[in-house]
Order: sequence, then C-alpha cells, then structure tokens
Amino acid sequence: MERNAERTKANILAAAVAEFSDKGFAGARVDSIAEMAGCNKGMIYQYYGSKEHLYDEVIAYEYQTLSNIEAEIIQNHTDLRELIDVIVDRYFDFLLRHPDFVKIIMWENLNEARSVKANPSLEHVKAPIIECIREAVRRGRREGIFNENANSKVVVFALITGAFSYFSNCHTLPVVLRIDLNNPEFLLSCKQIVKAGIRSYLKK
Amino acid sequence: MERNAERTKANILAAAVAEFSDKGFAGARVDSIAEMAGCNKGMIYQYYGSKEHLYDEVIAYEYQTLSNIEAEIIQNHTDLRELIDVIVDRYFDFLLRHPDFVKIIMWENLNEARSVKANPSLEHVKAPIIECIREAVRRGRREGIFNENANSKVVVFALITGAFSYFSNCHTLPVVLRIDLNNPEFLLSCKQIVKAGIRSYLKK
Amino acid sequence: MERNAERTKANILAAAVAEFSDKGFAGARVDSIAEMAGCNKGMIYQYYGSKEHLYDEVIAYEYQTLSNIEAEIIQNHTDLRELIDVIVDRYFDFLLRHPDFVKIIMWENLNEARSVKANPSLEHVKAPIIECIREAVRRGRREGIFNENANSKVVVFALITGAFSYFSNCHTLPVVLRIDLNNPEFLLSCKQIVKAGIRSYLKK
Amino acid sequence: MERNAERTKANILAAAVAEFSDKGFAGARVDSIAEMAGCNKGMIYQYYGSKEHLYDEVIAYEYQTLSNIEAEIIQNHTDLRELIDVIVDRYFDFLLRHPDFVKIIMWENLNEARSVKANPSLEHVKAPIIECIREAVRRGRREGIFNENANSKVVVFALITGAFSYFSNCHTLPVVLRIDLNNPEFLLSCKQIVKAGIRSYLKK
DNA sequence: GATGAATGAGAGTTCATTCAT
DNA sequence: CATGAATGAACTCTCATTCAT
Repeated sequence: MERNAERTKANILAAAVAEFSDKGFAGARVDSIAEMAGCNKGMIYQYYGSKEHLYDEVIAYEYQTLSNIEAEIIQNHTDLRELIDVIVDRYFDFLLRHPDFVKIIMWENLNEARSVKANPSLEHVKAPIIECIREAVRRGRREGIFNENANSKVVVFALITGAFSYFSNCHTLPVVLRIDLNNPEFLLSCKQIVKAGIRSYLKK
Repeated sequence: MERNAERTKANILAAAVAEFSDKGFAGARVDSIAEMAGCNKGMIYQYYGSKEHLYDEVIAYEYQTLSNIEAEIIQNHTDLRELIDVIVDRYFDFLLRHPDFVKIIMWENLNEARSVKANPSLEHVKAPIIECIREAVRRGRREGIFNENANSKVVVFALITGAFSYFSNCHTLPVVLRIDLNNPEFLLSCKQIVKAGIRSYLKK
Repeated sequence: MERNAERTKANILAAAVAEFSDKGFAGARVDSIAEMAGCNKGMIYQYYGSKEHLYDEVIAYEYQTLSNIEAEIIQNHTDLRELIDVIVDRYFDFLLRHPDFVKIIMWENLNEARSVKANPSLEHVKAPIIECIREAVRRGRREGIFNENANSKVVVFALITGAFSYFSNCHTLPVVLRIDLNNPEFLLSCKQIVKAGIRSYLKK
Repeated sequence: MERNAERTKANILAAAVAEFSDKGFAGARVDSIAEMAGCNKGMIYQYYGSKEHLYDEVIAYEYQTLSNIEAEIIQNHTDLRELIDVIVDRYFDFLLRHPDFVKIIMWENLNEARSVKANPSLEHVKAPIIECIREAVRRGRREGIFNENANSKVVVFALITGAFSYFSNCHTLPVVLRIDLNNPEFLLSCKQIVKAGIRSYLKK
C-alpha cells in the first residue's frame, strides 16, 4: 500500500462528502468513511482530528464548489436583461449535477448552521455573487428597467431558494402529489415560475 | 402517580415530534423522548413498538396538521383571482407557526421519504388541495383568465415549495447572505415573488 | 370475564408447563404465560409469587405425572419375568406422549436440579418404584432367576435413563446420524437394547 | 496491554463455551463472556458478529472435540469383538472429562437443534464413526459373529445415547433416587448394561 | 505514515415485577 | 378478583476514539 498523504486526505474528504450527504452528521459512520476512502480509521483522526472537524471541512468544501460556479457566472455575464435567467439556469444545472450539495446544505440547516457559523471564512463566500447582483440592480435602475426599491439581497435569496426548492422536497412531493420530477416539461415550468417571480419583483 | 394510557400516548407523540424535528431520526434519542414525555422508556415500546414506528407516527401526524389547514382553505375560498394569494399567505403562516413541520419534512426528504412511501394513506393526503387547484384552473380557463395549458400539479408544487423554501434555508442563508429573515419587509417581498411567479405561470 | 380462582390457577400452571418446557427458565416469558393462560400478568404474581416459584410448581407437577404412571405399573404388575419389559414399555409410552416432561427434566438438569433440591417432597417421589424394584430383585434372588449382587437402584437408574435417552437427543442425532426416529422399527430396536442390557445385568 | 487477535478470538470462544454450557443461549450473558475472556464486549461483536453466531461457533467447536476422539478410536481399533466395549469406554471417558460437551448438546436439543441444522458441515461430522461401525457390522456378519439384520445406525445411536444418558440426568436422578453417581461401581454397572444391550442386539 | 485491535460510553430494546384503578 | 399502565434494571449491540505495533 503506497503512502501518500495528499491522496489519502483527498480520498477521505471525498468519502466524507458522500457519507455525510447521505446520512447526515448523526447517521454518518466513521468506519464507512474509512472504508470508502480505502484507508484506515486512524488516518481520519490524524488528518481531520474528529468526526466533527471532518464534517466542517466537508461543509466548507461544498460551499466552495458552488462559489466556483458563481465566479464563472459573474465573469461571463454581459446582458443585464438576461442575467436572472442565466443565474436560474446555472443554479438549476449545478444542483441537478450535485445532489450531494443539496443534501449537505439541508443537513446543515437542520443542524442550525452550527458548522457554517463556526467558520468565519464562510461569511464572505457569497460576497461576489451578492456584489454582482447589487451592481446589476444599480445599473438596471439607471437604465430604467429595474425598480427603484428592489433589494438585491432579496433577489439573491430568491434565486438560491427558487432553485433549491425544486430539489429539497424531491422525495416527499413526488409521492404525495403523484408527480414525476424527471419530466423535462415540469422542470421547465418550475424554472419559468422562479424567473417570472424575480423579474416581476425587479420591475414592479 | 396518575395512570392514563391516552394521555401518555399523546405525551409520547408530542415529545417525539419535538425530538425528531430537532435531531432527525438518527440523532433522536429514545431516552430524551421518554424524559420529555415524562414517562418510562418502556411505555414508548408498549405504545409504538419501536423508534422507527414512532417516527412513522410523527410523520403521519405532521402531514395531518397541514392537511387540516388545507381543508380550511378549500372550504373558505371563494374568489378565483385571490386563491393563489390566499394559499401562499396561509402556507407561509402555517410554516411560520410550525417550525417542527418544516424540519420534519426536511428530515424525511433526506431520509428519501422512506416513511412517507411506507404509509399508503399518505398517498392521498394531498388529494383535496390538488383537486381544489385543478377545479380552479378549470374554471379559470372557462372564464378566460387562466392559461389553457396550465398544469395544476405544477401550481401545487410551486405553492408548496415556494412557501417552504423561505424556511428550509433559514439557518445557512442568513449567515452567508448577512440578512435578517425576521424582517417583515423581507418576508413580504418573498411572498410577492412566489405569488407573481405562479400568477405569471397561470396567465401566460 | 368470569372470576374463578381455581380455574385461573390451573390455566396458569398449564401455560407455564408449556412455556417453561419450550423455552426453559431463562427463555420463558411471564407475558407469554399470562397470554396463554388467558389471564393478566398480575394473577401469576398473586397465585405463584414469582417466575421462580411458578417454575418450582411446574417441576413438582411434572414429577407427579410420572409418579402416577409408576403407581399404576406397581399395582398391575404380577410376573417377575416380565417386569422389566413392562416398565421399559410404559416409560417409553409415557415419554412419547409427554414431550413436555422430557424437556422440563432436561432444563432442570441443566439448571443443576436447583428446583428439585429445593423441594423436599421430591426426595421421596421415586420411593414407590424404587421399593417395587428392590422387592422384585429380592424375590428374583430367592427364586434363583436374578443375580445375588444386583443393585436395585442401578436397575431403576438404567430403566429411567434407558427410556429417557431415546428422547433427549431427539433433535441433534437425527441430523448428524441421518436417521428417522419416527421409524417404528428403530424404536423397537432401542427398546430391546435397553431391556436386554438390564436383563443381562440382573442375570449375570 | 498486548494486542493479539488470534489469542483474543480464542479466549472469547473458550469463555463462550463455558458460559453457554453453563447457562444456555437465553441465560448466557455477553458481558460475562467478555469478562471471562478478559476483553471488551466490542471484540465479541467484531470477531463473531452476534451472540447467536458465537453460539454457532461454540456448537461447531464442541462437535469437533468429540469428532477428534472418534477419529482416534477408528484408527486404533483392531479386534472386532472388543470394538463395542472400547467405544463405550471411550465415550464415557470423554463425557466424564468434558462436562461442557454434555450440557451444550442438551441445550442444543432443547433449542431443537437449530444451530446444528443451520450448519451444513455438521451433517457429516459423524460420517467416520458411522462408516466404521457399518464396516464392523459387515465384517462381523461375514465372520458369523454378528446378526444378519443388525442396523449399524441403531448401534451408533445406542452407543451415543447409552453413554450420554449416564450424564444427562446427573443432577436430578441422584436427588430423587438417592444415589451417588461418583461411585465407581455404579459407573461400571452402567457401562456394562450399555455394552450388554448392544452386544445382545448384534448377536441376536 | 499506516494498521487494526481495543476501549468505554451509550444506544435501542426487553422483561420481571409493582401498583393504581 | 382482575386489569394493564408503569417502572427500572439489565440486556444486546454500536460507535467515536485511542493506542500498541
């Protein structure tokens, strides 16, 4: 068995993402993470100190993945009129491709964000996208296409939760509503509702 | 020491709602539930069989509380134009006053709805509100105020998730967005965005 | 529900015989006994004081059933030459029809006869059959058909264990020897071996 | 505190033999086994999975100890006329020196041989001694000293139960018959009865 | 750096027994 | 006489963590 600290650490983190997103903090098993990571349990304690610290790292890591997407959006957007649509689309795409992310964020909310609150660097993880929207709103006002009183944080909140909500109830609602979330038309309608809601808020 | 089976059973269920909504299935402790219920652990097993069955009862109970609200909405609504606004308002009100409900639903989604799927009666728990919306859409079409192609289940889905999403990220987003969800204006804006999105879907 | 102390007591004892013979003392459940007896658990404690005392009563009861058979044998036997054969046949018959007896005796042996030792009246439960054999051996000596040195207690021991052993390994031996204990020929052979062994001991 | 998986596993098995033979499956305590084995309770679950699997291992182990004795008997016997006597003597010796074995077999019979039946390898654990007796009976017939119709499985059954029965009632019968099983003469008489019974069956 | 044997606290569950009704 | 709600101790089993190797 080859010795490679970097690789082992990365394997542990990846395994931890899978385990914590699947079972949550209380349900996750350190043994399972070690097995998935293909390493010994002792390694986890050597590299991450405790189950709790490992969980913190997972939270930070997951927030970073979305942050990377947001950085991309910010760099590439040009047209103000299309910005909302683009962000909604990118958020839906991201969450669709990262089911782990959705779950981790849900666990962390049920955890009352204790890990997020304990990590000072996360206070600023959304700064770029907030600033991007704030600037867009400002410009939109000047150009006369956006409302004077629109609160840019309301917009960010609506963007995130609008996309998120399609995924966060994805197990119970299909049962009680007897719907199929994989239906592309259904997805399209939901995206349009989110977009229309936010556009309405900005214009009004 | 008074003996009362009915009361004890109810106490256990109430304690279980509190414990499961707070900690989830894996994190909940049967000991804590017994202590909160002011009874012996054995009573829980006598009345509910196992931690898992107790959880199932909690899930069923919580769905029933919302179902009661929905029944009320259906009985009282008259004006088609106001229906969406009324439901959004009532859902937000309900979730605001029932934080346990939000959490339980989130835990159950993370649990992949295993308990919901195992309880056949829950398949029909949403039938009344679905039927109410379907009928409204039908009438709206005839009156010429609603879209021909509007899917009533999309509307129900958007109503539920629209309200839900305000609450389901209520711990992480205030931290990373530096917002205050208790601000009444913020709440109002969010409700308006949800209403506008759905109205747009119906009209378009 | 009719109130009848005698009947309830008898029902409990019958249920206890079934439960203890099936599961042994440690495996038996007071709840099961109450259910089988069609009465409340409290009754068991009222009439028998504890699980342990109830077990003691079961032991005493079972010994009595065999004692009744032995009394019958003693009264009816006449011919000295046939006595051994008769007793072996009657013992096999009894054990065949009373599987509970075999099991209870086995549990009690594994229990190191604590209950038997604690019940002084059981010290004399075998006195009649012992006396019967002793007298038979004495007469057999006088008539010249039995050995001078035959120990009558050896005979009783061999009679009891000879019959018993056909039943006490009735679950393991059929598996490892691949035999069918219900085969009448097999049973006959076993009885003959026991009879021949004891006759040999008496004659030699 | 030395760490040695092999040793710990062996200690647990030895402790389990003692505990299960003493208390049976239901009465045995995992805590007691751990204490006797001088290890932590968790080790038992790591190495044996469950109390039930540990019991299965004990059953298999005990059958093996007798199988070893039987292999020895088979290798060393020469004279056909002495075979029965030798086996009876060796069985009595073995059971005298292995009280655990007798008890475990009794528990397992009361357990309705569930563990024996669940272990396919035990179906053949008696094959060597069965084959040995079968061959002896065949040769005895050819030499004219054994009966034409003797069933070799009856012989094996009688050998095993004959020896076993001396031990399986060793706690109750001494009390109710007022005998001393440690008396060497008594033992000798019992062995002779068993031998005579089987010889009679073979000759007749 | 890496292993896996070992630990101890605590989890869910059972059960003989008691007691208010 | 009879019920069944309630108790508390003890049981089997789990798991985060430590540590000798």
